[in-house]
Amino acid sequence: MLTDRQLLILQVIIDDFIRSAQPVGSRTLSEKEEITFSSATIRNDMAELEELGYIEKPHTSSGRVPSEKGYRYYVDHLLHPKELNHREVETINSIFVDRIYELEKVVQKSARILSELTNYTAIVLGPELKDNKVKKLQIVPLDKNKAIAIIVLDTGHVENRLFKLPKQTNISDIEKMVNILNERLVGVSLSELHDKLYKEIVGLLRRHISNYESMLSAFAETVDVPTNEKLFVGGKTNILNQPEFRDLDKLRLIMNMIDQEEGIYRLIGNVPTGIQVKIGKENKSAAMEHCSLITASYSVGEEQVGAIAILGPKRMEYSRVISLVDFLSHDMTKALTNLYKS
Amino acid sequence: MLTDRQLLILQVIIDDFIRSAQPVGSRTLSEKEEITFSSATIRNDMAELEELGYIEKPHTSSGRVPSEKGYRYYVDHLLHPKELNHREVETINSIFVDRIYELEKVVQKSARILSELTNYTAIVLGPELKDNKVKKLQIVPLDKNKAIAIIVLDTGHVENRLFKLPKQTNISDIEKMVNILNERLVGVSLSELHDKLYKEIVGLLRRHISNYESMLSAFAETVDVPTNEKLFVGGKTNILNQPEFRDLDKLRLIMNMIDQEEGIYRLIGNVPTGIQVKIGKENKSAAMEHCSLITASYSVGEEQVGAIAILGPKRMEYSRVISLVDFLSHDMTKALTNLYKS
DNA sequence: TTTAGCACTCATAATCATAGAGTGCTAATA
DNA sequence: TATTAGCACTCTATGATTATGAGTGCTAAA
Repeated sequence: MLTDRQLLILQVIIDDFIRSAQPVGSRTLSEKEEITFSSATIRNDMAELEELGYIEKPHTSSGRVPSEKGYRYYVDHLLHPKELNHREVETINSIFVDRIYELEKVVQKSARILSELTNYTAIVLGPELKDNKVKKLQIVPLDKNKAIAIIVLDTGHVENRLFKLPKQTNISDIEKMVNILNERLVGVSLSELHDKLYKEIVGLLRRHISNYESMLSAFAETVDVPTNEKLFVGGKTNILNQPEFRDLDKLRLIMNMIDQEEGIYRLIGNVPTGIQVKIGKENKSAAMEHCSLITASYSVGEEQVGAIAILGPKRMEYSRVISLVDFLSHDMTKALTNLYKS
Repeated sequence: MLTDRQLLILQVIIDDFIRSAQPVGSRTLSEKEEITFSSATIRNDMAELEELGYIEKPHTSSGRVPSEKGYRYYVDHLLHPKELNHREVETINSIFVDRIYELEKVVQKSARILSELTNYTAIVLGPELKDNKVKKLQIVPLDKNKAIAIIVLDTGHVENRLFKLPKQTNISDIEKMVNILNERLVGVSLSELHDKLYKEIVGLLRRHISNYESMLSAFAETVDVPTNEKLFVGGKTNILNQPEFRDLDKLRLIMNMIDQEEGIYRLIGNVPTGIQVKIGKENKSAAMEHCSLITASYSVGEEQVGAIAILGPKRMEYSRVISLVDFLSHDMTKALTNLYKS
C-alpha cells in the first residue's frame, strides 16, 4: 500500500516531531540527510499519507503532525529497538545491587529511576499477593481491649490489623485460637483464605472458643487486603515539562487521574504479559486521550505478578522507552525469581 | 500607629483580595457596605498603608495587593475566627465514625477530607513512633535462607523486615534469640532500642547463640524506621486551580517540593504545639515563597505526636482554614487519646 | 479633616499590517 | 512516468499602534 519512500517520510516526520513537538514541513524534511528527494516530492507523498490517515495538519498551511494511526504504524512497523547505553544499564542495575529484601523500597526506587531515565512518569505496581501462602498467624494482645492480628506470608509480606477484644477474653482462648488457625491455615493461599476461614474454621472455633467472632472477623479483614502490594508513581512533575500539557485543563485532567490510585489501577490493573503500547484514545480514558502508555509485566518464575509502566505524551520516545521498560521488567523478574524461588 | 479606619481598610482589602485574587482599588472599596467614606479618603489611607509596607502596588496605576507584612498583621490582629458550619463539622467527624483501628486509613482520610473542605492541599503526618514501646518481637523463618523479623509496638504498629539467615542456622537458635530479645526488650521504647540492642543484648547473644550477627542486624535495621509513621498529602491538584499558579515555573517549583517526602518533612517535620501560620518567605523555602502554610499539632494525652497542615497560596482563606485545622487537630487528639489511653 | 475634581499612568484588549513557513497545483524536466 | 522547480495562495505568529478604562496622586473646595 505505502511505498518505501512514503514509509521513510512517515518515519522521519514522527522522529522529528517526537524531538521537536513542532509540525514538520516538507522543507525541513528535505534538508534531513536521510532524505535525498525534493520537497515537492515530499509534499506529494505527504498528501497521500494524509489521505490515508497517518498524518494530519493542525491547519491549512502548516506542517504535518502524526495521527494516532500514524503512531500506531510507527510503533508496529517502523521502530528499531534502541540499544541502551552503558549509563542506562548501570542505572537500572543499581536498583538491585543492595538489599532487595525490602520489596517496597525496590518498587519505589524502580519508579523513581525509571522516571529519571525517561523524563516521563513511571508507575510500578508491586507483586500480587493472591498466590502467596500463609506462613504464620499470630495474635498479640496489646491491652485488655485491643489486640493485633498478624499474618506472615511465604514471600515475607506481613499484614496486620488492630481489633477490639471482646470483654474478658482470656489469654488461653487467644492461644487456642492461634493454634487452631496455624494448624489449619498454614500453606493456604491468600485467595482461598477467606472461604476457608468461614467454611472450615468457623465450626472448629465455635466448638472450642467463646467469643471467637471478633477475632475471626479481624483476621478475615486482615486477609482482605488489596491484591497488589504497593503502587508507586515516580516523576509526576515530569508532565509539567511536556509542551502538550501547557494547557491547564489537559494538565488537570491527567494529574487528577494520576493522583488517585483507583485511576491508575484501572489503567494498568491487568496488563497482558510482555510489552504493550497504548496510544491516546486506545487507552479508553478521557484523561489519557493525549497520552501514551507503555506497560511491561514482570514475573516470579513463570507467573506474571506485577507490572511497570511509563506514561507520557503521545509524542513519546517510543523506542527508547520500550527498551528501558523491557530491560527493567526482565531485571525485576530475574531478581524476584531469584529471591523467591531459591 | 494605624488608625481604626486604616485597619478597616487593610482588612477589607485583604478580604476582597482573598476572594477575588485581583488588586483592589479605592473605588471598589468605597462601594463596600462596611465603608462609609469616599474613595479619596481611602486613597489617602492607602498611600499611608503602602508607605508602612502593609500593601503594595503591582504597578503604578493599579489597585493594591496585601504584602506579607500585611497578611501577617491581618492574621495576628484582624482575624475573627470563622465558625464552622454544620456540614463542615459533620464531614470532619465522619473521619472517625467507623473503625479508627487502621491508623493509616484515618490519616489518609483526614488528608483527603481536609483538602476537599478547603480546596487547598492538605498534609497529615501520622503519629511519631519514637516513644512507642516494644510489645513483642518475633522471627518467622520463611525457608532455609530467609526469615522475617517482626516488631510489634504497644500502639499496634508493626514493623517487619526480611533478612538472610546464616547458613545452617538451626531453629532452636532462632527460638533462643527470640526469647532473649523478648525477655530483655519488651517495654523498651523505640528510641532507646538501638542502643540497648548493641550495648546490653549483644553480649548475651554472643554467649548463647552462634551466628547471631545477621539476625541482630536485621532487628536493628527494622528498628531504624523513620520516626514518623505515615505521611499523606491530599488534594495536590487543587494547586492547579489557584490563579497564582498559572505560571508554570511557580507550579513546577511547588509541585516538585510536594512530590518528595523529604521536602515535606523539612516543612512540617517539627512544628510547635498549637496552630501556626507561616506566610510566604517566612517558610524559608524558595518553593514556598508564594505559599502560606497553616499547621496544627495533635497529641496523644499530653504529648504531641503529629501534625496536620494546609498548604495554599498566600491569598488563603486564613480564618476558615485555621478553624478547620484547629477543629480537626482537636478531633484527632481526642480520638487517638481515647484509643491509646484507655 | 474629608471630599470632589482632574490630569496622568499604565495594563489590557483590539485592530491592523507584515513576514514567513508551508501548502497544492501546474508545467517543465529527466 | 516519476520527479522537481516555480508560483500563487493560506494561515499563523509577531509586532506596532491605538483605544479604553481602572486606578492613582494631587489640589482646592467644603
